[in-house]
Amino acid sequence: MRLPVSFYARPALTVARELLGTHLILEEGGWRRVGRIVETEAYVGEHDLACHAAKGRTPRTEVLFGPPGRAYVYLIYGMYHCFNVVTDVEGVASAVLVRAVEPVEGLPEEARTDGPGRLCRALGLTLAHNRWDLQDPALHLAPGEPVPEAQVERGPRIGVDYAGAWALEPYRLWVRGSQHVSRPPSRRRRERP
DNA sequence: GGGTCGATTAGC
DNA sequence: CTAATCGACCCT
Repeated sequence: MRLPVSFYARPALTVARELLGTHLILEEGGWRRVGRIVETEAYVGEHDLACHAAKGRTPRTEVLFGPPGRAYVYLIYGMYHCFNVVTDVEGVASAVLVRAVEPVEGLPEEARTDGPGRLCRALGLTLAHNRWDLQDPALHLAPGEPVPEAQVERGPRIGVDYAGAWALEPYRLWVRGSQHVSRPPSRRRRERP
Protein backbone atom coordinates (compact mmCIF):
# COMPACT_ATOMS: atom_id res chain seq x y z
CA MET A 1 0.00 0.00 0.00
CA ARG A 2 1.43 3.28 -1.16
CA LEU A 3 0.52 6.87 -0.41
CA PRO A 4 -1.21 8.09 -3.60
CA VAL A 5 -0.26 11.23 -5.51
CA SER A 6 -3.35 12.90 -4.03
CA PHE A 7 -1.71 12.60 -0.60
CA TYR A 8 1.14 14.85 -1.73
CA ALA A 9 -1.02 17.20 -3.78
CA ARG A 10 -1.94 19.32 -0.74
CA PRO A 11 -0.32 22.26 1.04
CA ALA A 12 3.11 21.41 2.48
CA LEU A 13 2.02 22.05 6.06
CA THR A 14 -0.84 19.58 5.70
CA VAL A 15 1.45 16.99 4.19
CA ALA A 16 4.03 17.58 6.93
CA ARG A 17 1.34 16.81 9.52
CA GLU A 18 -0.03 13.77 7.73
CA LEU A 19 3.41 12.32 7.06
CA LEU A 20 3.95 11.74 10.79
CA GLY A 21 3.52 8.05 11.45
CA THR A 22 3.84 6.99 7.82
CA HIS A 23 6.54 4.64 6.61
CA LEU A 24 9.45 5.55 4.37
CA ILE A 25 10.45 2.48 2.40
CA LEU A 26 13.49 1.77 0.26
CA GLU A 27 13.95 -1.50 -1.50
CA GLU A 28 16.98 -1.81 -3.68
CA GLY A 29 19.43 -4.62 -4.26
CA GLY A 30 17.26 -7.01 -2.28
CA TRP A 31 17.67 -4.84 0.79
CA ARG A 32 14.44 -3.56 2.29
CA ARG A 33 14.66 -0.86 4.91
CA VAL A 34 11.75 0.92 6.55
CA GLY A 35 11.53 3.89 8.86
CA ARG A 36 8.54 5.46 10.61
CA ILE A 37 8.53 9.21 10.12
CA VAL A 38 8.53 11.09 13.42
CA GLU A 39 9.76 14.57 12.43
CA THR A 40 9.12 16.79 9.42
CA GLU A 41 9.48 20.36 8.25
CA ALA A 42 7.29 22.19 5.73
CA TYR A 43 8.76 24.55 3.13
CA VAL A 44 5.73 26.26 1.77
CA GLY A 45 6.68 28.00 -1.47
CA GLU A 46 8.74 30.60 -3.30
CA HIS A 47 7.63 33.28 -0.88
CA ASP A 48 9.01 31.24 2.03
CA LEU A 49 12.55 32.60 2.38
CA ALA A 50 13.70 29.37 4.04
CA CYS A 51 12.60 27.34 1.01
CA HIS A 52 15.21 26.60 -1.63
CA ALA A 53 12.65 27.66 -4.21
CA ALA A 54 12.92 31.22 -2.91
CA LYS A 55 16.02 31.42 -5.15
CA GLY A 56 13.77 30.89 -8.13
CA ARG A 57 13.80 28.23 -10.79
CA THR A 58 17.25 26.69 -11.14
CA PRO A 59 18.39 23.23 -12.20
CA ARG A 60 18.39 22.23 -8.54
CA THR A 61 15.02 23.68 -7.57
CA GLU A 62 13.22 22.70 -10.75
CA VAL A 63 11.85 19.54 -9.16
CA LEU A 64 10.16 21.64 -6.48
CA PHE A 65 8.10 23.37 -9.15
CA GLY A 66 7.10 20.10 -10.71
CA PRO A 67 4.29 17.70 -9.87
CA PRO A 68 3.79 16.47 -6.30
CA GLY A 69 4.87 13.08 -5.05
CA ARG A 70 8.45 13.20 -6.20
CA ALA A 71 11.65 13.07 -4.15
CA TYR A 72 13.84 16.13 -3.71
CA VAL A 73 17.24 15.05 -2.42
CA TYR A 74 20.12 17.47 -2.14
CA LEU A 75 23.67 17.44 -0.86
CA ILE A 76 24.39 19.66 2.11
CA TYR A 77 27.81 20.71 3.42
CA GLY A 78 29.41 18.46 0.85
CA MET A 79 28.80 15.34 2.90
CA TYR A 80 25.21 14.81 3.94
CA HIS A 81 21.98 14.39 2.06
CA CYS A 82 18.52 15.67 2.89
CA PHE A 83 15.37 13.92 1.70
CA ASN A 84 12.16 15.81 0.89
CA VAL A 85 8.86 15.01 -0.74
CA VAL A 86 7.50 17.53 -3.24
CA THR A 87 4.05 18.76 -2.32
CA ASP A 88 1.10 20.81 -3.58
CA VAL A 89 0.05 21.24 -7.18
CA GLU A 90 2.45 21.62 -10.06
CA GLY A 91 3.75 25.18 -10.18
CA VAL A 92 3.69 25.63 -6.40
CA ALA A 93 7.27 25.03 -5.28
CA SER A 94 6.83 23.48 -1.86
CA ALA A 95 8.14 20.40 -0.10
CA VAL A 96 8.44 18.60 3.21
CA LEU A 97 11.82 17.71 4.66
CA VAL A 98 11.90 14.43 6.53
CA ARG A 99 14.07 15.09 9.58
CA ALA A 100 13.82 11.84 11.53
CA VAL A 101 12.44 8.33 11.38
CA GLU A 102 12.26 5.42 13.80
CA PRO A 103 13.96 2.25 12.59
CA VAL A 104 11.30 -0.30 11.68
CA GLU A 105 13.02 -2.81 9.47
CA GLY A 106 16.29 -3.57 7.72
CA LEU A 107 18.51 -1.24 9.70
CA PRO A 108 21.47 -2.11 11.90
CA GLU A 109 20.74 -1.97 15.60
CA GLU A 110 23.22 0.85 16.06
CA ALA A 111 22.04 2.91 13.10
CA ARG A 112 20.94 6.41 13.99
CA THR A 113 18.00 7.85 12.08
CA ASP A 114 17.48 11.09 13.99
CA GLY A 115 18.42 14.05 11.84
CA PRO A 116 18.02 14.56 8.08
CA GLY A 117 21.62 13.71 7.27
CA ARG A 118 21.77 10.68 9.52
CA LEU A 119 18.56 9.15 8.24
CA CYS A 120 19.68 9.44 4.63
CA ARG A 121 22.98 7.82 5.51
CA ALA A 122 21.25 5.00 7.39
CA LEU A 123 18.73 4.29 4.64
CA GLY A 124 21.16 4.80 1.77
CA LEU A 125 19.42 7.81 0.24
CA THR A 126 21.66 9.81 -2.09
CA LEU A 127 21.53 12.25 -4.99
CA ALA A 128 20.84 9.23 -7.16
CA HIS A 129 17.30 9.30 -5.75
CA ASN A 130 16.67 12.93 -6.56
CA ARG A 131 13.51 13.50 -8.61
CA TRP A 132 12.32 9.94 -8.22
CA ASP A 133 8.61 9.34 -8.45
CA LEU A 134 7.47 8.16 -5.03
CA GLN A 135 5.15 5.66 -6.66
CA ASP A 136 8.29 3.66 -7.42
CA PRO A 137 8.28 0.41 -5.43
CA ALA A 138 11.99 0.96 -4.77
CA LEU A 139 11.35 4.27 -3.00
CA HIS A 140 7.92 5.10 -1.67
CA LEU A 141 5.89 5.91 1.42
CA ALA A 142 3.12 3.88 2.98
CA PRO A 143 0.43 4.57 5.56
CA GLY A 144 1.14 3.76 9.18
CA GLU A 145 -0.69 4.04 12.45
CA PRO A 146 -2.13 7.57 12.48
CA VAL A 147 -0.58 9.93 15.02
CA PRO A 148 -3.26 11.59 17.18
CA GLU A 149 -3.26 15.36 17.32
CA ALA A 150 -2.38 15.33 21.01
CA GLN A 151 0.95 13.73 20.13
CA VAL A 152 1.92 16.33 17.54
CA GLU A 153 4.30 19.05 18.64
CA ARG A 154 5.26 22.06 16.58
CA GLY A 155 8.09 24.54 16.63
CA PRO A 156 10.38 26.68 14.45
CA ARG A 157 12.39 25.01 11.72
CA ILE A 158 16.04 24.18 12.36
CA GLY A 159 18.99 25.89 10.72
CA VAL A 160 17.12 28.54 8.78
CA ASP A 161 17.94 31.64 10.80
CA TYR A 162 18.87 33.39 7.55
CA ALA A 163 15.17 33.40 6.60
CA GLY A 164 14.21 36.26 8.90
CA ALA A 165 10.63 36.13 10.12
CA TRP A 166 10.08 32.88 8.21
CA ALA A 167 12.49 31.16 10.58
CA LEU A 168 9.99 31.74 13.37
CA GLU A 169 7.04 30.03 11.72
CA PRO A 170 6.18 26.78 13.54
CA TYR A 171 6.65 24.61 10.48
CA ARG A 172 8.61 21.85 12.22
CA LEU A 173 6.42 19.01 13.42
CA TRP A 174 7.33 15.96 15.47
CA VAL A 175 5.83 13.14 17.46
CA ARG A 176 5.84 13.95 21.13
CA GLY A 177 7.95 11.59 23.16
CA SER A 178 9.63 9.80 20.27
CA GLN A 179 13.17 8.87 21.19
CA HIS A 180 14.17 9.30 17.57
CA VAL A 181 13.31 12.95 17.05
CA SER A 182 16.46 14.93 16.27
CA ARG A 183 17.94 17.09 18.95
CA PRO A 184 18.44 20.57 17.52
CA PRO A 185 22.03 21.79 17.66
CA SER A 186 22.73 23.64 20.87
CA ARG A 187 21.67 27.14 20.17
CA ARG A 188 24.28 29.74 19.90
CA ARG A 189 24.25 32.30 22.60
CA ARG A 190 22.04 35.18 21.70
CA GLU A 191 22.53 38.80 22.46
CA ARG A 192 21.94 39.44 26.14
CA PRO A 193 18.71 41.31 26.86
C1' DG B 1 37.53 30.32 -13.85
C1' DG B 2 37.03 31.72 -8.93
C1' DG B 3 34.75 32.66 -4.38
C1' DT B 4 31.12 31.89 -1.15
C1' DC B 5 27.95 29.24 1.34
C1' DG B 6 24.86 25.69 3.11
C1' DA B 7 17.30 22.83 5.51
C1' DT B 8 24.43 18.99 9.06
C1' DT B 9 27.17 16.27 11.87
C1' DA B 10 31.05 14.69 14.59
C1' DG B 11 34.81 15.65 17.22
C1' DC B 12 37.89 18.38 20.11
C1' DC C 1 33.60 25.89 18.82
C1' DT C 2 34.88 24.47 14.32
C1' DA C 3 36.42 21.31 10.45
C1' DA C 4 34.85 18.49 6.92
C1' DT C 5 33.76 18.64 1.79
C1' DC C 6 31.41 19.67 -2.73
C1' DG C 7 27.55 21.10 -5.75
C1' DA C 8 24.99 25.13 -6.73
C1' DC C 9 25.02 29.61 -7.61
C1' DC C 10 26.70 34.16 -8.39
C1' DC C 11 29.81 36.68 -9.74
C1' DT C 12 34.11 38.46 -12.94
